[in-house]
This record gives sequence, C-alpha cells and structure tokens, in this order.
Amino acid sequence: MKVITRFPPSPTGFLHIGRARTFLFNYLFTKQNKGKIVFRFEDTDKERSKKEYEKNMLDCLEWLGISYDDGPFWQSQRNDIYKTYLKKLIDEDKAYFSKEEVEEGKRNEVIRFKNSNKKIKFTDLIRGDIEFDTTELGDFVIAKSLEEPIYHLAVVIDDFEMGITHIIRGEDGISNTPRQILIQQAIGAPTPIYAHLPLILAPDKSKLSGRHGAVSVDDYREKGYLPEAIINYLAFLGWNPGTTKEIFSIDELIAQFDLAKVQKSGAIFNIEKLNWINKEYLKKLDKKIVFKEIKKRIEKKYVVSDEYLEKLLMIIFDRINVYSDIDTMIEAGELDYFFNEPEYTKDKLFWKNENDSKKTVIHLEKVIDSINKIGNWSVDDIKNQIMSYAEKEGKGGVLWPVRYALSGKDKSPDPFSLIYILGKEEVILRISKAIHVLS
RNA sequence: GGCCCUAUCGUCUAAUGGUUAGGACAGCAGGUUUUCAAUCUGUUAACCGGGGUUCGACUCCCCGUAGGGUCACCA
Repeated sequence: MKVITRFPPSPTGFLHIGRARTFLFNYLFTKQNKGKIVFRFEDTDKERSKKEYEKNMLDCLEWLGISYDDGPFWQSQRNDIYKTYLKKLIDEDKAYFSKEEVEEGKRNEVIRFKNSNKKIKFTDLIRGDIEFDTTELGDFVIAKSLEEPIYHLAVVIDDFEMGITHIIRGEDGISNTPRQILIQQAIGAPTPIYAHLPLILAPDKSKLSGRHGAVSVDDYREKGYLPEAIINYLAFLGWNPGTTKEIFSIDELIAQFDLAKVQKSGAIFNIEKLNWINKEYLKKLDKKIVFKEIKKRIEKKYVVSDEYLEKLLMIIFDRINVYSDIDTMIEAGELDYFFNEPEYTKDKLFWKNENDSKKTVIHLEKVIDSINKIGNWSVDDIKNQIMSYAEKEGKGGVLWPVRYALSGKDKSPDPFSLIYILGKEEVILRISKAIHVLS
C-alpha cells in the first residue's frame, strides 16, 4: 500500500512553527516510505481565511525546503463533493436537518449527524489504543447548510477522496478523532492510521501561541535563522534517533526518522538550543554567504567597503548565533568604534588600579613606534611586534590603554585585531589622541 | 467540571526488568586571555507520590497527584 499523507492548514494566520513541525514529521515519514504528501487548504471558514496567509504558508515551506507532492487543493472549491455526500447522508437517514432555537449569530436550521452513541476505538501509532464513548458528542453539527460543510465533514470526505492512508497531526486532534471516525463509518470510508504528535509548548508549558512571542516561521526567517537549523531543531523536538548525534541533514533525518520513537509528552520550545544549532550550521556555511548577510545588516547603518568588512567578518562571526544578533550589536553601539572615533574619559585609559599618566603615555608612544616598524600588516605580526614590550612592562598596563584608545569600550576584541582592522593611520591617530588626553 | 493524553536533570532527551541513570543546550569552575567573544577541560543537576507484580523496577499494573489537550453553526 502506498503511503499518502496530507498537510491541511487553515489559512487563518501565518505558518505557525508547530504546524511547520507537523508538516516536517509528515514529510519525513512520507519520504521515508516513498509516499505522497497532499497539500490542502482548509478554508471553509470564509470569514477568517485569507489569501495572504496562503501565500505565507507556501512561501515558508519553500524556504524551509520541504515540499508536497500534490495540490494545493482548496476546500472552498470542493463544495459539490461535500454536498453530494451530505445529501446521501440525509437520504440514508444518517444525518438530518435540525430546527434550532435562534441565537445570536446562529441560524435556525443546520445539518446534524445522527449519532448512534457507540464506543469508538482506534490505534494511535504513537500512543497505542485510545477509546472514546461518543455519547457525549450528541448529534453534532456537520454542516450549516448543504452549501456550507463544517470542518469535520470536509476533512473526512477529503481524506477519503484523496486516499489518505496516514493522518499525522497534533495532539489536539485526538479529541476530534472519534467524531471523524463516526463520519467515516457513515460514508463507508476506511479509517486511516493515526499518529498524534506531542504539542510544542511555551516555557510556561501551555500551548505555544502568539502571546509567547515569535511563533511563526516568518519570525525566524526574518531573524536570520538558517532553514536547515530550524528543520534540525524541529525534528528533535519530540523525536530523536537514540544516538548522540544531533546535527542531521534533511536526508539523514528521512533515513533515521521513526514514528515509534516520537515522544508522547509535549516539548518546550527552547530558543537557546535552537541558537546553538543555528551556530553549528553557520560554522558549516560558506563564508561568502555569511559575508553577504553581515554586509546587508551593517549597511543599514554604516557605510563600509567590502575590503573593510572582510576584516570585520571574523570579529562578528564569533560573536553571533543568528544574523539578527548583528542588529542587536549595532543597536547597542558595539560596533560603532569600527566606524567612528570613540569617546571616553581619561581615567578609563588606566589599567586596574594604576593611574600613572606619564607611564601610560610612554607605553602608548612605544606602541606607536612598534606599529611604525611593522612590515607585514597581519594580526600575528602586529602581535609579535607589540607583545615583547607588553610582556616586559606588564601586559595589562600596555594593552589595556591601547585597546581603550582604539575602542573606547570596557569590552572589545583584542587590541591586535583592532589594530589590524582599523589600519595603521587610524590607529596612530587614535593612540595619539589618547596621549593628548593623558597629557 | 466531563472526556482524553502525558509524567527522567532548568530545557530537549537516552534507558524497552539488572547502568555508578548516559548525552546535548543552558549553568557553574578552571585553562587560554589586558577585557569581551571564541576555544579546551572539568563539573552541579533528574527517575512526581503511594501501593502492587517480580529474585530484581525509571522501565509492567493499579490508585493518587500534577501538567496539558479538548469540549463551537473555528479549523
């Protein structure tokens, strides 16, 4: 039997990270079994469904690099099919028009399913046997009218018509299952195999939703997360191969994935771990690509040549997990001294408890001398040239004022890198200025 | 509240009756460092509680407890 799965989002919002994971698990399972995955928009709610959300979902999946094999289909275009089933159900006395008491926003006639109140039992690939007594469901509504089917009806008909063999969805779908099975039985459809995935939780253990900050795939894309990192992280939320290997390509995931190893309990979304994984992928990435991303973000605030940026690359790269960290650094002014002369007060030029202006001036002058002697302008040569003097005189006493003169910051990259990046002329200018401040 | 699902370090998890309960992230300490970052090394930290079953339970069963999901003319 060929495996056929589906991804049926409702286009009522941006693609949620949890939905993306559901799609990913469907994808891994389907690809592993050489099956087919059907994409279907469940847009029967005309009020809330929007084209822009449809576009966002499609875009995000493309960005993530996981695709479907069939579709997309739109439930809103399949009304004739639902209508046919609906009529049949009514003809066979399995559903009926029901007169309702008119309440606000509701109509006086709907179509209800005639519930036989039996017990429904199904086997979940992840959780095992689950049994429900459907009595409390009552004669639930399956359509507002012949033209307007409700979710449960449309889903069951579509899954049947599209030959879906496996339904892999979120845990919140468990309680929907009995009524959907009831409908399946009424229309003579086989019950697919179910697998209900654990939910992705916010740090407070509630279902991850909008109020918890970044929850859409788009949010992460904008922050500059790598799609491969997101995929890798999502795959490991609720599943793992049982080995200590944690970095997996999509092909490796397809090969290793196993529904039976999927966790039963919900998993808290841990941004720290995602950041770590993202950094791992960043390290593997071609530096040219990283360069372009960094350039894009730096140029939002500073005018910079490629040559200068090339030097800056190593400094920035070590200090970020995600591209958006660059924005944070820029906003905090952490890179400002690479573009503008720093400002600081005299006392900042002294290392720890020292306060000997004369001595510090001598150190700085000596460093200028050393710099003038450097033949080959590289970090190593700069370091070699200055280090012997610094070691003799006390590294802190020499290096701290140099670094401060160049950066104006308590924390910055090492002085040799700064000298290398800023360039001889600028360095001498800044150190001279420091000497002036001290005199 | 009814129904359903779940329960190992702070977090993600390994363990499928016999382990000093392992790994990763985070944390902490140290090395390297003038400072920061990076990096290396080490390290703190968990079986929800109570009963069974068994020679032996994190693993199986039951009862609690806790958390979550769901109870629409939304999907």
